[in-house]
Amino acid sequence: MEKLDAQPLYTRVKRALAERILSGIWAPGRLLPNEFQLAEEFGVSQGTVRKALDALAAEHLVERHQGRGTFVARHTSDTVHFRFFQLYDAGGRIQPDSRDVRVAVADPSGRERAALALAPEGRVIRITRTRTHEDHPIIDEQISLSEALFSGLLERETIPNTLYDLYQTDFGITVARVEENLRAAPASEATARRLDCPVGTPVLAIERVAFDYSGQPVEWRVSQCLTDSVFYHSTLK
Amino acid sequence: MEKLDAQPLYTRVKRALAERILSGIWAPGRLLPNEFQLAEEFGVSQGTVRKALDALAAEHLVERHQGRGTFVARHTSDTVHFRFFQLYDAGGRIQPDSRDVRVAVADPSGRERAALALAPEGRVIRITRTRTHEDHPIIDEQISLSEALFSGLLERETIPNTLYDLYQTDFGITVARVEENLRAAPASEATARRLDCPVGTPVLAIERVAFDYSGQPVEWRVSQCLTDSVFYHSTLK
DNA sequence: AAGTGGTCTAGACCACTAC
DNA sequence: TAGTGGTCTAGACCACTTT
Repeated sequence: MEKLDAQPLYTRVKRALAERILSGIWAPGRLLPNEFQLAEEFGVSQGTVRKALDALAAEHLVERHQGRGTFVARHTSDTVHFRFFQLYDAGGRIQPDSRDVRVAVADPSGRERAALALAPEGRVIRITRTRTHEDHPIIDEQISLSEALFSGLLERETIPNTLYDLYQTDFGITVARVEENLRAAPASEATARRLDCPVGTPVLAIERVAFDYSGQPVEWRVSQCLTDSVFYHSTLK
Repeated sequence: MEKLDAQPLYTRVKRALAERILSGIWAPGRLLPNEFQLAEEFGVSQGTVRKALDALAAEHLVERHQGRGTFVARHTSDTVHFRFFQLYDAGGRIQPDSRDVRVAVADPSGRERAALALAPEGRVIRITRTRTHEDHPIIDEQISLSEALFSGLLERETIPNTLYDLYQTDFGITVARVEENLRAAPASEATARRLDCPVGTPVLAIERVAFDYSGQPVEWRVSQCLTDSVFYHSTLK
């Protein structure tokens, strides 16, 4: 390892490993060399490699399994749902279905341009769908993606319920963090039609921006939710 | 250290230290013995003590400062506000003021009894107040506390804006975790009166239960928020 | 039985804070 | 200058998984 970086050794090892993962040299699911092999490669002790790997595991970049090894983290619909989906009913996290899915390309609105940090000539892919829980419509959802990052999405015949594993598998984009802003708002005419409720009904408006590991915004999503039978849950520690 | 507990050494050290802090033997703000002194006391190595202290720091039970030492964590209005308050405006986290504060003792409702896990004969202290931001009422707040835990609160002349540092300082109760459930709802007649808005206006209803380190619920709070100029922010990683 | 990550030790040196 | 936590090493042994 080169020195004089004024940062701890394990930080430099961590960054070197993160680079291999984020660049795709090590693909999701891949087994990493063991701690001693990495220690030898970087010219540090095994304890230093361990600290770097533990930090990467805390950021969900790798998964460690005693007796098996350390693997590049792979997004599955379950793990993503558990990390990033916060709507519950009395029985726990809900798994809504989708209907009336539409996909289209459009020139971005000002908010889309800002949220996705689009280039001046960039266009967006918009996915709109109504999500149902126990056959009742509860979420009116609009998702905006940069066309530059997700070209090819339009040609798909079907859009799965959970998108983030698709982003990783088909587009090489791994969501690392989401920021959500919540407000109460009256249902618009369009939302009321899709949710089969009166115009003006209070809905929970969730604005979400999803970021990849480099901090670049990759998805903007607005969900209008009826909260008669579900609620948004948050734990603060 | 006694053995045969089938748990790692550092876990046992951590629990022993946590017990001293939670029981009050080591009060908030107190300087702990250094790592080598603790290692000698427990008959383990310094590295094991370090791992225990790092885990306690991650749970906000202690604070570590290079060159100064390790201290029992002390709640201040700032740290608590930063950890547990999620309402923002365009400029960042807001710090609402309070008005029309009322404190009273009452027999608990069924929901209060359930949320606070009250004993059959237990009563509650209710604090109601209207919270303002830039002189506009934005939150209609009701807080319920077990009278058994907070006796003496009624005699106070004033109730501060941030309560959790008061809980720790005056009642020995440290909030470790809060769980919040959010819904959109129409403003009730009472809420509309206090927030100076029409009945039925969509408000963000935040139901919060706060827990201490042992997992016991210590506070139940319902906030009805107008979200014209503020929003609830959540980051998921 | 072989290989992996998890725990634990003993000791060295560095970076920061206080006196 | 003394004392603290932070980093790093080298090595031992344990617990778990796979073959």
